[in-house]
Formats: sequence, structure tokens, C-alpha cells
Amino acid sequence: MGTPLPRDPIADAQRNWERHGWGDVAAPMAAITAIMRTQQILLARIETVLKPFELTFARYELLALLSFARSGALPMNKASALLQVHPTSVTNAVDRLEKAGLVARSPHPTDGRTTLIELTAEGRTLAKKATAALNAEVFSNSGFGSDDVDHLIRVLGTFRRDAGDFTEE
Amino acid sequence: MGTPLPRDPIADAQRNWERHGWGDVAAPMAAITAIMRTQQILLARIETVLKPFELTFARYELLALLSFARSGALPMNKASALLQVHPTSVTNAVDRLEKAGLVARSPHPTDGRTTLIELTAEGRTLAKKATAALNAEVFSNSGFGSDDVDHLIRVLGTFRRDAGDFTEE
DNA sequence: GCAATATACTAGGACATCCAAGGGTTTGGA
DNA sequence: TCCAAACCCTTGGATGTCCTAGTATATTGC
Repeated sequence: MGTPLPRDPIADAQRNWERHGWGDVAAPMAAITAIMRTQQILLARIETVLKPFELTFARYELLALLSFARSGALPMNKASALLQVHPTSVTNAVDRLEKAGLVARSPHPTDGRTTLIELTAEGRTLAKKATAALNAEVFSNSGFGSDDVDHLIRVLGTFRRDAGDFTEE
Repeated sequence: MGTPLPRDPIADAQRNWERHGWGDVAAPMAAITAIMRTQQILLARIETVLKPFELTFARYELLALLSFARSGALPMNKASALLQVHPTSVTNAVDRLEKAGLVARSPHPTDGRTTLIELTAEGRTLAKKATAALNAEVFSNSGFGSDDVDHLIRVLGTFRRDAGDFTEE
């Protein structure tokens, strides 16, 4: 993604849609495509910041989630539900985090099907450092104005609720 | 993604951030996380619609791009730039599309380094059908209100420009 | 004109995501 | 009580993305 393009490719796509008679859906198409691209940009920024910690965003999210859990441990299926990713993605992340000594698996005390994941001391320390780095280098300068942030939270919150992510509110 | 959660996990994360004294970046964190999750939801919807055509979003985007190109052909590096993905991702997509008979590689007439990708007749037909399906099943019912769509286009457009995607406007 | 630099594409590898399937554990109804 | 259905996690496979190199072709500069 070296040199900036002379024109916005998504705006061009929107114009193409309109030119082909799909004007009624051109704007939503552009908005959705813009979300895809924005996610890509943000993910790249985040992973750049996490790289020195040898973390990816997926693994960081799991560490952060665990660091906020009261007991410091969560069943894998719970983590899967809260992170809203497929159970196999959690398995994958835990495998790598465990290999790095950041989390540990332990059997659930009463349910033999369930595996608990727990932060190790190093895991907790690294989660703190990584969060501080993300706060300082990404979130503090998100690229969105304060009003836009509020608007995004509201609009995307409604979207996620309607999509079936959660029920409350 | 089975059962809806009782509470919005991103709103919870935002509260956690505030509780830990990072209130100044809690909102941007939530907005960015929401963008990530929204992208995931949208991508899943799109891929569901494309599945009957045996297309993924990455391959569809390439087909659609070619279908709008004047000559119906583009150099791979141009496609990479316009789709804003790594050149190897385009190589990957072209490999599969070519195997499916939807595009063809041809040498650039004057530059021996460059490879042109061109739609085949089937590729053009499939692109039309897939676009019609996406328009009907995803874009026409994006889940965003008209005002929100406009707002997203504007805010994310500014973000992408500031991020260096393009210069104009 | 020729060597050094730049550009274009591809190969191989690391990661992440999902789906399908399999093996173990619990639950619940006959 | 006991077996079927439900649930939890893991394995294996398909895709996509990126990065790092490597090969081939163009361009530049001396």
C-alpha cells in the first residue's frame, strides 16, 4: 500500500454502481466497503504496535479479556462467546499463548467437558504493557473526532444488536 | 455467534477501560473494536451470499473491479493498488479465479514485467450475477439508516484519506 | 553501453478465520 | 437406569492476508 491513490477507489466504485443503475444501493455498498477497508487499516496499526510484544490482535484480545475477568480465568466457550469468534479460533490463540507461557489451561472443577484458561503472571504483565502501548499509540489518536467516535459507537452498536450479537439496551 | 449475549461485550470493555482509569481513550477503543466486529458480521453476510457462486469476497472484488475496467483488463499491480491489498493477495486470487476459468492472465504488450488479468466471458457473467445477488441481499438491506450511511461514508472517507489511502477530495 | 537501481510477479511461511468431523462428558427423558 | 441428544474442545482442511525473498524485466546514471 505504498503511494496514495490519486482518487478514492470506493467513491469510484459508488459512481460505477450509480452509472449501472444501482443507485439505490450504491451508498450502502460504499459504506460497507469503507468499513472493510477501515478495519484493515486499523488492524494493521494495532498489529504494528503489538509486534514488539510478539502479540497479534487476536491473542491480545484474549489476554485483555482474561485480565478483566474477576477470577483471572474463563472457560474457553465463554471466551469464544465474548470475543465473538469461532471456538477453533480460541483454541488456536490459546495454543500459541500457552506455548509462550502467557496463559495456562486447567480443567474445570465440576464440568469435565470444559477447559479453563488462566493468565500466568507474565501474561498479566504483558497484557498491561500491551494495553498501555495501544492506548498511547492507537486509541489516543484514533483518527476520528470525538463526535464521530460517539456516532460510530451508537450506529455500530445498533447494527450489532440488530445482527444478533446481544440483546440488552 | 450462536445465542445473543445478554450484554454488549464492547460496551463492557469500554466500562472496563473507564474503570481502570483510561477513560480518555475508552470511547475510541470502543469505536475501533466495534468497527472490527461490524466488519466481521458484514463479511460473513457477504460470503454467505457469494457461496452459491463459489466466490469469496476477495475474488468477487477482483471480478467486480475488472468488470468496470474500460478494457476489461488490468495489470496486477494496478489491481493490487485499487483493491488496497498486498500484491501476493492478488496473485492468490488470480490463481484461483484462473483455475475456475473466470479470468485469464496475459502478458503486457510492452512491459515484460507486467501481467494483465482479463475477465473471461464466464467471469463477466458471474460477476453480473454475483453483483445482483449482493445488491439484493446485502446492500439493499445494509442494516444502516440512510443518514447513517451518509455519515459513515463521510467519516470513514476522511479517515481513509488521512490514513494515506488517497489524496483527492 | 553497461552496471546499479527500481519495479512486477511469484514462492514459501506465519497467522487468523471458518467449517466439518470426531471423541469425551453431561444432561434428560423413556 | 440407561441411551440419545446436547455440549465442549480439538484436529484437519480451505481461504485470505501479510512479509520476506527470489527471479525476471525496465530504467537510470555514469
